Amino acid sequence: MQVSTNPQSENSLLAALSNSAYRSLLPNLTEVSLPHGEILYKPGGPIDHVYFPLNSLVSLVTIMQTGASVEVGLVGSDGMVGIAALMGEPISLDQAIVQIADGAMKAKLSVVKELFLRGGEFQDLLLRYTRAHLRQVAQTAACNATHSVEERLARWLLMCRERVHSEHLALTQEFIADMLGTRRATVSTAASALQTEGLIQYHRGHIRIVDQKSLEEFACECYQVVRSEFERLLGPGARS
Amino acid sequence: MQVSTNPQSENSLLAALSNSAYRSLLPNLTEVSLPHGEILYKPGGPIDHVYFPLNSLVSLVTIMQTGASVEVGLVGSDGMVGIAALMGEPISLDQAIVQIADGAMKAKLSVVKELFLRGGEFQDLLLRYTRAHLRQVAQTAACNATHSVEERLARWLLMCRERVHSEHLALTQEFIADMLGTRRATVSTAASALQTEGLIQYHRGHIRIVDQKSLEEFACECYQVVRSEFERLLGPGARS
DNA sequence: TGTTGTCTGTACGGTAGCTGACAGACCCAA
DNA sequence: TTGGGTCTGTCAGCTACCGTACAGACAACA
Repeated sequence: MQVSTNPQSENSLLAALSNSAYRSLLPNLTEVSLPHGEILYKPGGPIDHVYFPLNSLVSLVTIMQTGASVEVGLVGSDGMVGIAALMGEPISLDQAIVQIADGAMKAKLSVVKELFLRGGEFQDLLLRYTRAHLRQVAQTAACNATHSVEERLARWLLMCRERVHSEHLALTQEFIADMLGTRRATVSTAASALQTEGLIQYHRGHIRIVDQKSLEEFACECYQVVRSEFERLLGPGARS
Repeated sequence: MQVSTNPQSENSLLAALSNSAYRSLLPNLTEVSLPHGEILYKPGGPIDHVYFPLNSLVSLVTIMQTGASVEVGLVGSDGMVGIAALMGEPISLDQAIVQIADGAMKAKLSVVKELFLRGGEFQDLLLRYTRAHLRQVAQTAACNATHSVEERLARWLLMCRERVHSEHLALTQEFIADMLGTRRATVSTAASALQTEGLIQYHRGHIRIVDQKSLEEFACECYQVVRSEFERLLGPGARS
């Protein structure tokens, strides 16, 4: 059982650290503001810093040769952007783009990597997060192969909501289409259907989830699967 | 530069270990034979052992509520089955099923985990493999969202070929359909198209790749992307 | 107040893949 | 040789989504 953690941080990973681990990391953290659309890593570009989002939301996007793009990861206050750089070369194959603007704690990769390689509590925490992230990506792969755009949209909105702690999301259909790997026109009809059902309301780049529960029922199972995996690995009482 | 490795092992990870690391692992390894269709981990079941395939091939499959199944990972002589168990609870959400029968080196999870937690060379190697695996899963997610079944079939056959070191693959269309998350009838037409183009030959559960190069050109980019990521992270000269 | 850019609704033909089903071809065992 | 099980080809109707396009609605700014 973890006793002295840091409930003061809005980022779950930072909050889960013991006071001593948090103190050793704190001097290396800078609070920054992430504006919508900012590219943190380019495909093939270097990873110099990692980010612990507060109420911001960052998408990891794979960009295909044709220019098509598909989201393969979603990082909010529950995680860290740049986890892959701890496991090999500090180069990102995905694009990391800020989806919803807000603050984040930024740290030099070298510092975090050194702390990680020391083992112990911090390593255990980041490995657990890696595994939860891996489940999210795997579930996305399966979801993309079998579920409809409507289901996937519902799921995706729920994931965003959970990570930014707000029913209000500033997102255009164009952007969402890029994340789901589909056409804007398809998102338009899917979103319209959800609105007609009374699950969401939206208007020119602003979406509001009005019936969370029904939206969960409408969405595919993938939302709950990923959610419970995060809870199992990183929730209260999870740490060894 | 790594000097004293073990070219004698047919598994890349084991072969990449230094002699001393290999020696400390060896007494804990048992060579086993993996028959086609054997389930190594059930969804939600425990992970007690890990496996280093020799020329066998193991698929990690996510099974949906509807019963539909989709492959989210493919492990052959280039990797280890059970990597997720090093990063949290020893429970698998995916099914691990033997796709192509052959040998594998089997080890108790507890032994491998202890060695992993010691840090150093072994940890570095497995973290690099984790990252390469993560790339494979992410690329699969993007691929499933955007590429046609024909392209994905070509890609998948190439990945199998590479991992078992043989142009001959014992696979039925039914099985392939489960891996791609599509219908058997769809696989039938796709495979038929590839055969007509002279890229493959098949007959009742036996597929032979007859024109590797053209098949690579036909397949989507995802094959090369994953391939070069494995090489970058685990190929010769990659280790720090 | 008007202009411009952004966001959204919707329409069209076209196609890949689903759903379900059946029949033929092959293999193995009796 | 024969029968049953497995693997594959194919068909017909259907749906989701693509690809592309255009127009209307709104917001911001001059």
